[in-house]
Amino acid sequence: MAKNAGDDARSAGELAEAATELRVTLYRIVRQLRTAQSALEITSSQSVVLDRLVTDGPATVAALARAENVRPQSMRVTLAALEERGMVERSPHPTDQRQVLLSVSAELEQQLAVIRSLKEDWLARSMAAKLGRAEQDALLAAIPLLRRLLEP
Amino acid sequence: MAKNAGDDARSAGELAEAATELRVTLYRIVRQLRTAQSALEITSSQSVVLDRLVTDGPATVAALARAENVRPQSMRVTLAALEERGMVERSPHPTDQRQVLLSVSAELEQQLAVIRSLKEDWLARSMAAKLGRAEQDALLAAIPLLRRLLEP
DNA sequence: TATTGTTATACTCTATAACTATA
DNA sequence: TATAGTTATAGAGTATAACAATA
Repeated sequence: MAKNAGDDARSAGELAEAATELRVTLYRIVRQLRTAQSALEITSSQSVVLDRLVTDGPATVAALARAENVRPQSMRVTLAALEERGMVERSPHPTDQRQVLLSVSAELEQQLAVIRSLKEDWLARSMAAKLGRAEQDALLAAIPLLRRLLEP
Repeated sequence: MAKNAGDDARSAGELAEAATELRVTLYRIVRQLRTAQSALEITSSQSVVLDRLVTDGPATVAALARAENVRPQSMRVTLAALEERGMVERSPHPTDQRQVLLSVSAELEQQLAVIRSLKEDWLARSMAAKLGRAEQDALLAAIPLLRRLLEP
C-alpha cells in the first residue's frame, strides 16, 4: 500500500537528505547557466519562453504564464523584452478581441536551430568535455523524471 | 582521440539539442523550488549558503563567494540577510584582522537536521509521490554528474 | 461576473564600481 | 600593492494589487 510507484520505499529521512543535495546542486547549476550567456545574448527566462513558443506554437500571455507556472504579469515582462528585440511578434486573436497571440518569427526559429547545432552554450560544451557517453546518457535520463515532478 | 571520456561520441547537434532540453527543464524546476517555500522560510540562495556552511564549516565571505561562484558583494547580501535573522554568526579571524568568519549556530544546525528528516520541502515530497524507487535512484545518480559540470 | 491584458510597485539575486582597512 | 570587507547603484525575474476592456 505504498504511495510510491516502486517497491521498497526509501526512508523519509534518506529521501529528504538526498532531495537537499539535489536541490542545492540544481540551484548551483542554474546559477551557472544564468551567468554563462547564450549565443543569442538572451536571458534564461527569455530562452525558456522562446523554447516553449517553438515547441508548442503561438500562444497567449495567459497560456504561456500557466504553462510556465508564473503570473501573467511576470510573463508579460519577459515577452515585452523579447518583443522589443524583434524576437517575438504579436497578432490579434481571430475571434476573442481580448487575447493577443505571441509567436516566434520564422527567421528567429531558423536561427535558433543553427545556434543549437553549434552547441554554443555552456551546458552542451561542459557535457561534451567532462562526461563520457554513458554519463551523458545518465544525466539525460533525469530529464523526463524532473518533468514528472513538475506535472500537477 | 576523443575529448570525451566515453567511447562513441554523440553528434554535436544531438548533444546540443539534449542540452537545451536539460537546461529548460532545470530552469523550470529551480523556479518551482523558489516559489515552493521551505519550512525555514528562507530563500533558495540562503538555503544553499547554509548548506555550504553546514557541510564545510565556518568560512569567510570571500571563500564562500569563491565556492559558490558569485561575487563577494553578492555573497555579502545573502549573509547579511541570514545574519539579521540570527541564523549565521560572525567571529573575528584569529590572525588576520581583515577577515570575518561566518558560521551556523549550533541550534540552527540541529533545526536543519530535523527539518530535513521531516522532508517538508516540495522536492522531497514530489519525489516520494511521483517517482518509484528506481526512478528516484536514476534522478539522484544525476547529482554527481551535475557537480562534475561545475568543477573548474 | 469571469477572463485577458495592462500598469504600478516592491523584493530577491546578482552584477559592477568605488571605497576603507588591514596585510 | 594585494586582499577582505563594505557601500552604492543597477538590471533581471518574479510577485501582489488595482485597473480597463472584452466575453
